Amino acid sequence: MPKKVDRQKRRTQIADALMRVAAEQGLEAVSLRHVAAEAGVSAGMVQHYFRTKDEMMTFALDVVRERNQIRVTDAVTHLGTAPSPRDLLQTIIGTLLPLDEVTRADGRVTLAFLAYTAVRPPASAALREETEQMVGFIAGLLPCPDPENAAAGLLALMEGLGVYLLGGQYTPEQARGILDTHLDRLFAAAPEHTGGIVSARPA
Amino acid sequence: MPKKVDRQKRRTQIADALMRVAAEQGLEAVSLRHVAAEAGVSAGMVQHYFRTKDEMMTFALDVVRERNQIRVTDAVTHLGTAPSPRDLLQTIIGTLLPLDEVTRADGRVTLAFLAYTAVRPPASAALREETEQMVGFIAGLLPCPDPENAAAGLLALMEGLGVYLLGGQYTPEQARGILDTHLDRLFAAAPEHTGGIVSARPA
DNA sequence: TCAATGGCAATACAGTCGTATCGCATCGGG
DNA sequence: CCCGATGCGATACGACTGTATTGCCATTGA
Repeated sequence: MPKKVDRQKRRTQIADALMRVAAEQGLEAVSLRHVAAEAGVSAGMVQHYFRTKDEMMTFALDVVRERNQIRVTDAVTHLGTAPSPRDLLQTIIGTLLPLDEVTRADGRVTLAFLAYTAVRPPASAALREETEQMVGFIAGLLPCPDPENAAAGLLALMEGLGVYLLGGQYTPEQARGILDTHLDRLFAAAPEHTGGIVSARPA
Repeated sequence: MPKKVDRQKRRTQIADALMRVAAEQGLEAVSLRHVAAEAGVSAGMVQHYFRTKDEMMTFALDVVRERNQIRVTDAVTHLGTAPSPRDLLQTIIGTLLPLDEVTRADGRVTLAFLAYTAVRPPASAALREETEQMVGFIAGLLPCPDPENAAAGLLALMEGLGVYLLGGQYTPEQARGILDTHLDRLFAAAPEHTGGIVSARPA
């Protein structure tokens, strides 16, 4: 066997180029040749590492998800030991929101893939699982009654903030303020234990 | 002058076909020929009514926005006179959420356009204005301190619920429950006047 | 050293894209 | 009546798409 190259690494490089193109010009500008040019390689090479465009797309989608996961765990570990649930949530969500230009680029890619998977149901299975995990994790941090409900709501709020941040409807300061207020509400509902004084109807 | 046709009507028909294509196969499947076929007209005719594809896209985008506006005002007027703010909000948001197959199709189109405008900043100006209006309107219905903040949060929550509904992460029942709980929190904060018992920090 | 195999580039191909242009009806005002 | 503007279909064109195929080069095991 001749030369051995790190196949996975090359594929990731190409996926990175794809994400750059998608972030700047949208997913419909993603073609083999564009991605190859952005990656600084030949079109034939892209074809060599991904037999089909769909394979490349799926791989890139996985990379995006993986990156987000890593971002979250990184943020959590950097937070030190035993942070308060409130700080933990604020950090995690702050990490996931497109608040600076770097995360905005990622956000645009994620949004593009969101629209992409919306018309390709099979591709969204992993997304569903990821959300489910996230809801479970966040629910464990919330002192509200029906923490699953509150967790899902918090996640939805985050997603919506992300969308509006990308669209320029909200400023980063606004988004942070909204998130703060919401967390205040969630944690004020039951400061000590899981039994609230508000919300007579649990669901 | 010969034959006079209702230009606006024809354009709307074509835009409808575009939205059907976008809802089923995504925005990248939208081409003059596809749209023409879906509309049951010749490709030349589409070209006759929209000199460029971008013009067609922009028009369709406006139609989508307009439809949503109409849907809201319709729902509001059907609600009778002097509804409670809470019912009003529930109805409006319930109308905007992709809860059944019809509104899901619209949601997919909206999501596609969201990603579309995310990489075309000039096209999102109208979106910004629409959101601003909406925030102002909703803020007037909320009894919280800092109603603008709460309104923006509610809107973001709605958007996020929409995204997760489309992705299949949340079921319609879940989404309704989350919305309910959130409204409970917002209205429980100050049952009578604009001064809450929870949330010590207004912003 | 040499055959062979994997890495990669180049090209070919059929199809679709957006746009421009032509051609022909059809109907209204002079 | 008929001239010309308008509605609309058909076709042409160059650019670009994803995929398949071909062939060279470098490296490596025998």
